[in-house]
Amino acid sequence: MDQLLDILKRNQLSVTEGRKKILELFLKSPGALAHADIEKSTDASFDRVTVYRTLQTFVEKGIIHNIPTTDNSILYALCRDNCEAGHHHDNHVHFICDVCDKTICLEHVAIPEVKLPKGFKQNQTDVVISGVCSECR
Amino acid sequence: MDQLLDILKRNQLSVTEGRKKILELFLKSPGALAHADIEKSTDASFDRVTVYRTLQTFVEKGIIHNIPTTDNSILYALCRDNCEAGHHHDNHVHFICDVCDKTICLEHVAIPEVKLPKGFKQNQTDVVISGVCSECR
DNA sequence: AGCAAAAATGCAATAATGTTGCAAATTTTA
DNA sequence: TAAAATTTGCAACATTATTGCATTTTTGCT
Repeated sequence: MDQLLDILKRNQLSVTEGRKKILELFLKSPGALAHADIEKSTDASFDRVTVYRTLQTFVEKGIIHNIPTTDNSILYALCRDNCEAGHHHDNHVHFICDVCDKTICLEHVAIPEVKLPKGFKQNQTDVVISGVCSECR
Repeated sequence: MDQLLDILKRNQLSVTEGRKKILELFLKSPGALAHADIEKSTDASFDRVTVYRTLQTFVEKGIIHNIPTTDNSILYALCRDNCEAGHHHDNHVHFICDVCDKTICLEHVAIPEVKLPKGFKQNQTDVVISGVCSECR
């Protein structure tokens, strides 16, 4: 069965052209995507607003998560594995290349334990490393 | 001697009302600040543009650094210790409280070592943890 | 398949955020 | 203190994000 349909149905979402196309984009792309990337790639076939709303919906359902960045851009990436809404969306490290500017999910680099001071409750941990990626060095 | 003047002079910056006021704000505040926070706290005594440019200058000089966040906001925090422009700006963990929405620099929580795959060169590492802070629990 | 209800989309308007050029004001340098 | 250099504020503009509502599409049911 189609993977796209599967994901959408599993999350009780109506199956629409926009959602299929955007979800497909995430499945195909290796790294993280910015809103702008998505608009470009979908070739202006959807309204900006639809893209915003679709991304928002996907985040709420836990299909994608957003990645912290140092500039003011929002990056989205697929939640691989068994990622549930409201849970840790992420247990891998993100890498931002200073040269090509791409964000890469380092799927196999686990986030280390961090001990917080007394009184702090830990929910989600994001690790973002910048430097030069293996392509650009 | 005045700490503000000292910092500005050391970085070869003209001493102006705006820079003094904004720098003072950073010295006084325990956590990180967003652009909006600064505009509010300075009581609209400066133009938006001035705030933007001042922050930009401070980042370039390595007086402050920006912190990655999951939403689309940029947070700035003072570089404590001996922080040079173009270097690691940061060796501590940042905490964002889901309740009060404040960002806190956990000065005494060191960033753990992360081993990257072959070919990746590490420059700066940011760790952002969200959850509930000690005030809000 | 066909129909009603529910959900999603597109459009328009609006808000929020960030940038640029340039003249006036302030700060530095000598 | 005067000239040079820097910074500021204003205005205009660009980009990015949000909201309401009518129209279209999708779903669930018979």
